[in-house]
Amino acid sequence: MKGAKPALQTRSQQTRDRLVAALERLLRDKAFENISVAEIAREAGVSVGAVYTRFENKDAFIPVLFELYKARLDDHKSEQHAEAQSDDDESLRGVLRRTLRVGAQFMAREAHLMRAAHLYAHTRPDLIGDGWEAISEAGRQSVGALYDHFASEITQSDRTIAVETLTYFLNTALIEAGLYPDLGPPAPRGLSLEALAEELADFAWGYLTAPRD
Amino acid sequence: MKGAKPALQTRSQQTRDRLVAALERLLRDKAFENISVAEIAREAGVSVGAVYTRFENKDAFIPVLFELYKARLDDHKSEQHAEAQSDDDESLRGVLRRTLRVGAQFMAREAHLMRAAHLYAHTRPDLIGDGWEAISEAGRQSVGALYDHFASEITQSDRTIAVETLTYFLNTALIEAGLYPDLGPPAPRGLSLEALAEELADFAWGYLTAPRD
Amino acid sequence: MKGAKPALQTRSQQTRDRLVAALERLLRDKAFENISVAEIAREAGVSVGAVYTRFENKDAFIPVLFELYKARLDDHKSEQHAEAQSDDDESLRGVLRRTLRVGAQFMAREAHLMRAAHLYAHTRPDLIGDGWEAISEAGRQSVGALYDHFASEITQSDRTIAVETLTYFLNTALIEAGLYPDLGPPAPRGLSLEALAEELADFAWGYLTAPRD
Amino acid sequence: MKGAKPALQTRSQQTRDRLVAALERLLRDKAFENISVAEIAREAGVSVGAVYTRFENKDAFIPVLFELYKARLDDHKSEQHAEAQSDDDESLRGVLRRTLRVGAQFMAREAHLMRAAHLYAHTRPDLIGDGWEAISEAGRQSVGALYDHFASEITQSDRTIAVETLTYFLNTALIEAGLYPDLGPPAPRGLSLEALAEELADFAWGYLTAPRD
DNA sequence: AATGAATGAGACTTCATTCAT
DNA sequence: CATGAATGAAGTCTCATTCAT
Repeated sequence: MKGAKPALQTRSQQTRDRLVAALERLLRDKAFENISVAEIAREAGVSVGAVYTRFENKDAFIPVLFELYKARLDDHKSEQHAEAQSDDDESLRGVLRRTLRVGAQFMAREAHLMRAAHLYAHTRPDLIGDGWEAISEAGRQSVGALYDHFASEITQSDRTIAVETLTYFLNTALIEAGLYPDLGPPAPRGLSLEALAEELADFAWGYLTAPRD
Repeated sequence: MKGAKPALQTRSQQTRDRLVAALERLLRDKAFENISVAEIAREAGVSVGAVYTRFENKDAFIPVLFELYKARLDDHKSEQHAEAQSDDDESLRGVLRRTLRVGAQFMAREAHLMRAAHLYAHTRPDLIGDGWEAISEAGRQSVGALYDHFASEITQSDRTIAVETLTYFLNTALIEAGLYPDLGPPAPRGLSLEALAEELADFAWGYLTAPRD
Repeated sequence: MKGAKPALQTRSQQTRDRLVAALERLLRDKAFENISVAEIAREAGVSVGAVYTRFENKDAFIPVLFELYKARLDDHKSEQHAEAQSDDDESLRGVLRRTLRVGAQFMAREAHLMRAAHLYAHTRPDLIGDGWEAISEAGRQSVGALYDHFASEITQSDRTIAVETLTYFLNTALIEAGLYPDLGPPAPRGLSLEALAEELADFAWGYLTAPRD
Repeated sequence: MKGAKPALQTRSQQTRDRLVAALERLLRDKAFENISVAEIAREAGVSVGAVYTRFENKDAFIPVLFELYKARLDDHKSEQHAEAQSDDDESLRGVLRRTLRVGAQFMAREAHLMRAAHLYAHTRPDLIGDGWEAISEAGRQSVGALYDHFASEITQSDRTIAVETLTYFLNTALIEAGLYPDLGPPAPRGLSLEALAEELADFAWGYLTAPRD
């Protein structure tokens, strides 16, 4: 965790938590660049100086946000698991639909964090390190498992390509619609995010099961 | 074109063009917010004041960038048309593949403009006006025509939903991979942008032609 | 007239007149410092460059405004003369009242010019030259004549002091109330400018005719 | 006090005092609009940023100047009181003379503050609030008391009008001569400010005691 | 002469960061 | 450690003036 300073005392840890919570609150309203350090401090109810005893500089918040994002993602996975009736008697199409549906819910809830995580993963990869890669790899694993579980049903025979493409699809399909809800095109007209999610699930299903020649 | 001032003289048109060209050049390296007005002026070889003779303020560049983006998009469509062998003897799958392939090329070339257009369409819709909506609508039209042309082949029977979803998909499928080339996940590993494009075409094809019960 | 360039052609004279008229119009709304050269040009319907062929720089407008003010003052004097029934059969008190009453009317009408003339007479005496002095001297002459005409009635025996003080009084008594109508204290409450003028006339009358010991 | 920020530390109070003192010094030489924030900071020996730690923006200095002016005015009143031999055995004429004399001294000393206070009371009433009104009201009270104390001597029978007019007169009579010392007409020639003050006192005295018919 | 685009100094303001208390 | 005042670089924008057409 670059730039974040170790918290040796309980009080420090409290300050740190307050700051992160404050920042997360502010992120729902505006982008990180438009939030000043003073603003974060005020929202957290601490002084500006206190920020710099916990964080080397403003950029040091970014990895923390990323961690937070990852934590929420883990919570999300448990949730997804919970919704699954039983891993075995579910169809491929059902799993895909559930995956995208729950993904849509996650986005609606954590859009502010995803926005930040996405943006900085792209623009400041130095700050994120390989955290992004770890998330991706986990995704690949899951998708690989899915592929293997439904291998008999799947017509797409190159496993590597299928896994890679499907992972990409599941990770990105809803970004535009989810991250900027009610904000203009290319958001689909007349479809709720959930409805869109279900349709997109069929994209993946069609891809995996289309008859090949 | 909000905030852009009329250019009555040849010279002023030149200055304007230089400024826009300079900005476009700079956008390949960094985001609009991180480019100062002085920087644009320097790159264009004019004074800071000259910027404000042509543009009401810094924000007034944004609609212009959007126009530029639209113009490039039009060029792109001609190109796509040119690549089509003959509209009639092409399969649905072929059309989808070509569409995504050419889209990928476009993105690779105009990523800097798309980045800006996307970002500000989301964060400053007031500056873009309904330009975005126009682009989307044109997309819907094309997709609608495609649907009708291949109606017999398509199993997805709700035309409205199909068109809406497919439009969304075509507009966004490549954004992550295309806008931030070589920048971290969720970019697929081991697949070129073009290869990814071809695979994603099969997502759309699978969706449209999957056997229904 | 410092800084004003000679107008050799009819067209130039026209341009000049338009500029001055435009400036006078703008002065009713805001102070000279807050009016840009471009604004004057626009209001006059000429180009910025044209301003600089008629005026050496922005400051060169000030003497012209002053001239305009003097011209209006002359008009005012004729008016005052016209209102006098007949110079001879009027009482001292009547003359003073009329003087202040007409002065108040003048101010209500030409406040914008007086504001400018006053301000720059104070802050930029270099630009006004001795124009102010000329106005004052004319005032002294009139007041001197008044003193002589009503000498028998006047108890204030030092003519020099009386003339100097009365001139000062007549020139300044209404400035605060007149130049910034309806703008806060020290404007008197409940008295119209005209009513105040009449009362102040009695200040002068009392001064001149008070019984001395 | 609009725009002024609370000073929680001794140091910040010091900075604030330095800034105000610096501004007051600069005001003796030029008008507020012609003094830049950087100039104030330099004169005060602090950084530009420090100005904005104490004041929301440049305009926020104006109410402070006004407060300063009011404070000086209070000092002045004590002074006036001190100069009074004994409130009872003084004549009306004597009180008026003393009032104007001490007023003239005050102006000579605090002209720079009065200039600013006057100017902004007129042009930016929003910044001054009702501070000006308070000053005026205090003036009315004093003048009212004066009227009542010398009621038997005064021939001007409408108390309201007399008080209102006299207040206006006392507040403005010396402004022109006092605020812009040695600056051009309409300043009286050959009379010192103090001499002028004494004469003007007789204007008021004549007004109040002139025989009525 | 007129036009209006170009110039560039300078104004106000913000804000990440440092540091005395 | 916490506080919040101080720092100063950098950003956006204005505007009197110049100058090519």
